[in-house]
Amino acid sequence: MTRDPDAGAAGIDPERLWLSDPQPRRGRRPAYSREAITAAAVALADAEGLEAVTMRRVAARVGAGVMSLYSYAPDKETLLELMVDHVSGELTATGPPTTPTGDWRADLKAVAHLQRSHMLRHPWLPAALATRRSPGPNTLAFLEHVLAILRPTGLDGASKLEVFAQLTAFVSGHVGHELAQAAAAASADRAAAEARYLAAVAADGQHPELAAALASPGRPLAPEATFGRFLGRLVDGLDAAP
Amino acid sequence: MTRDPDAGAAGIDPERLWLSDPQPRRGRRPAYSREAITAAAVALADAEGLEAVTMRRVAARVGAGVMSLYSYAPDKETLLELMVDHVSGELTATGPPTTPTGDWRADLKAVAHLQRSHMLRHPWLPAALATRRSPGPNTLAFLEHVLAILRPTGLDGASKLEVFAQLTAFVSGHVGHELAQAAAAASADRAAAEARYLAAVAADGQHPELAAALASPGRPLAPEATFGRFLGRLVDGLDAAP
DNA sequence: CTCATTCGCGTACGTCGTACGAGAATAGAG
DNA sequence: CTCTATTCTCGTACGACGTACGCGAATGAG
Repeated sequence: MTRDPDAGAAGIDPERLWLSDPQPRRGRRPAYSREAITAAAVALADAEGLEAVTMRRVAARVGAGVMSLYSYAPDKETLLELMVDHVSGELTATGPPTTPTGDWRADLKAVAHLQRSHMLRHPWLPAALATRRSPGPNTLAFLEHVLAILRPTGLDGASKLEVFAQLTAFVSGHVGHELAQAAAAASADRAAAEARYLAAVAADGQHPELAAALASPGRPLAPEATFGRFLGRLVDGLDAAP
Repeated sequence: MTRDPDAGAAGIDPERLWLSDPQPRRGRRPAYSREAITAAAVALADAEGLEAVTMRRVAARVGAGVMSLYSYAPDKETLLELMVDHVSGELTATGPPTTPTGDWRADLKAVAHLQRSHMLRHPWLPAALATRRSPGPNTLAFLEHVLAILRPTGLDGASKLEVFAQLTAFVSGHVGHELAQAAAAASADRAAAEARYLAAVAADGQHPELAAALASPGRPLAPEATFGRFLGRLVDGLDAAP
């Protein structure tokens, strides 16, 4: 029995993952829990980034042996999935603006801003979302809320789901870029090296537009403002005909 | 001399990377080239996905020893950077619509469609772009073209750069999602499992909006159409006041 | 008690990125 | 030519990773 030669096609059965049945009333009692392990992994990712999340380090954090984790999640990819859904609980827990105001554009923008702050709080989320396979219960609860917001649009089901996916992808992309910018600016010499590089390119005569752009920077605007601007353009007119 | 305790803050000096000086006229002649190695890595990624790109497999493909690669790129992350810029050459090589038509919205949309087909041709690009650090020469040539398109907008330099970043992030996010959908649909039982899972959730009574959305799917629309729709909404009105 | 069942996890394997340094190739100096 | 400084190649090795395997401990059912 060899491995599937077509790489990357693996994945987890969402039914087995999320629709659990805690039936075993025999044998040794579990010493840990999926919750605790997931929370430890999230704490690790929050503190040291996604690449710090290794099975060994997560196990150490919960005080378990490494292989014990595999009783709660079949593999690491699944653990990542659990992490994503775990933090997604914050989206509906703190305050699911349970009442769509009727102005769905405003509601949708508010939701996007909520997602943005959520991702800024968990900077590993954009990267983790890129490989996400299926939505867990918390994600579904959040989706439910967004669908309720979209009700007045009269869009069909598939289009509403598409809007949700696009909105998440947009926020994820924006925050990812925002974080990269922030990281580059955090180290002064790094930012200086980048600036020197671009200046050198602009000075080579081959890039007049770049030179012009660098020469008229405009006043620096807060990331939040940029986000709001693009978001507004994306949301307004979302109900236009295909 | 220990490692920087603040993880993830590493990175490559763009000046050393892109502004090379081929000066050594002494010692052994290089047996390979950065170009050849990068091309081999790209071919590997195109054929088997990004996770197949390991130093060992790239080296095997060019017929070199593993450690020889490190004479051409200081580490794997840099090799990824080189790969991204390598394929970005296609964006301006095949046809840099060198003449902005004057209708910058149409031009921008055309550019986005070009990017989309580019990413579909190299499905690993969305993932690789997420960790990209600094633009190489081919990316800069493409940026130059987009800046030329944006000239009529009268936006300031920083805003134009922002538009470029946002547009790329948007396309990347969309294609990433598109590819995930396609992968899920590729295997019939996988798609069926996903559908069964969502149906089960919709039937639990806790998710009325989801149930409604699944009940009125609408006619399935081509990914290209969805892309065009969202793109249109993003591009139109891009010159609105901050 | 006995025993089937379930969980904890030590050990081990294969793969990864890459540090190190010995040996091969080359160009100038004498 | 030889000698030497320089530059490249790459075998070996190390630590860290994900995880398969299987033994021993804990537990509930009979």
